[in-house]
Amino acid sequence: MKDKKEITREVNRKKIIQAAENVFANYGFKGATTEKIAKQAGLPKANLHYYFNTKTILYREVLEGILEEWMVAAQTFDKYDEPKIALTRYIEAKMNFSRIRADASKVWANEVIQGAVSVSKFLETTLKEWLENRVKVINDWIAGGKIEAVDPYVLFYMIWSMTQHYADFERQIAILNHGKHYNDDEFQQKTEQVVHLILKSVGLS
Amino acid sequence: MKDKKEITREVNRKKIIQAAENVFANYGFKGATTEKIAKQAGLPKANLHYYFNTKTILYREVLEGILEEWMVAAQTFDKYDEPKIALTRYIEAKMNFSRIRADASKVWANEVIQGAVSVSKFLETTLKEWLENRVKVINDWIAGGKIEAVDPYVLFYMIWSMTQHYADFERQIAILNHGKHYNDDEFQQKTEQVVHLILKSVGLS
DNA sequence: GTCTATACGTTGATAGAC
DNA sequence: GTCTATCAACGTATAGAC
Repeated sequence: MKDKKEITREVNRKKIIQAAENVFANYGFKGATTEKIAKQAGLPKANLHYYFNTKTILYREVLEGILEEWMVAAQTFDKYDEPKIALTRYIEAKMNFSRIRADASKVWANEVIQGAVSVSKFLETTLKEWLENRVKVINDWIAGGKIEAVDPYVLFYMIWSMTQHYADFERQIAILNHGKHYNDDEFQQKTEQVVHLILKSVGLS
Repeated sequence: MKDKKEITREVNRKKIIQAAENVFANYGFKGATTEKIAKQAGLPKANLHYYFNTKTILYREVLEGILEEWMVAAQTFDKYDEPKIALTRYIEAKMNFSRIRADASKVWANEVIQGAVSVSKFLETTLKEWLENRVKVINDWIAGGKIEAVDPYVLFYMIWSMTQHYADFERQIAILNHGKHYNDDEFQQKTEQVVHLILKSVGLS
């Protein structure tokens, strides 16, 4: 049973982390000020430092949350045996993530572009392991004649870059789309196109 | 005829801009300090401010140089009538840009992710115009039965995101590649794969 | 737990001698 | 044009009253 203080604590931490993710996404680590984050979370700056001693710690916690969600989306790939279905569901999950968690994607992109200092451990261990195993799956598909012979790494980078582009470069995309962000219908159509192009590139559909 | 001072001026400006591009790429606009840039350019901070009054002005000039180069690479698309050749050469040019101008690509990515405040004019005018005209070309190819019916915007975003990924996410790619950056041969192979996958996705090759 | 006031380090920018 | 010394502004973090 949680007491009142504990609930307050969790609520405030969550508010701060959400605000932080948005500010980090739009200003980068250095450009994000604890003042901006606190204001957006609706509390004084000193309060933020009460919950998260340093800005760096807060940043790390934001990143950790994103990693967890990333791995959840990644599990979609393993839920189906048929290449066409597995790829389709995975791409859809990634596109959905770009749609509803654009800030998370941007924080991640900023971090990796600037050298991945805070997430290199994750990349070296969890992500590398995940990728190596899925590369084997792709190679099995190829050996079984189920998809065309392609470089599995290039295939995954294709999926990641194409889907994440709709989050990270959403501002550019909006400008090129009469200045308006895609609505749900438009985004659905783009998702179908992305799925179609990738499937086709490996000889499916 | 240029005198000595004028030459010194140009040389120093170029040194500063090159250093600035590298520092902006790796630290973002806010994270980049004029001190770091000056040190990397091999001169005192005060000197940097003599050539570029403010950090913002320096940043703008770095961006402008990148835009110009971006447009040069874009011209490759127009040099060939045959879809297969035009797309191949354009993708190769973009991959080459990612290879030799990774910092430029990263500065651009950082800028767009964080709202494209300093390049919105370029996106709204030059880039939008360029894209609209090439979309027409793609639609002509489709109408002429030369390539599969695809959403031209999704096709261009595919080309941009896939190729730029090899610059912007090079750190992640290196980690996933035994911790080593691609050498020239490897990069060449990846380029061929990227070309192949994109061509195949529109029914070519 | 909350919040105001403040200390302290960092950084963009300039003054002024050479 | 170059460079050392310096300053003002800003931003992280904390002290200490409530």
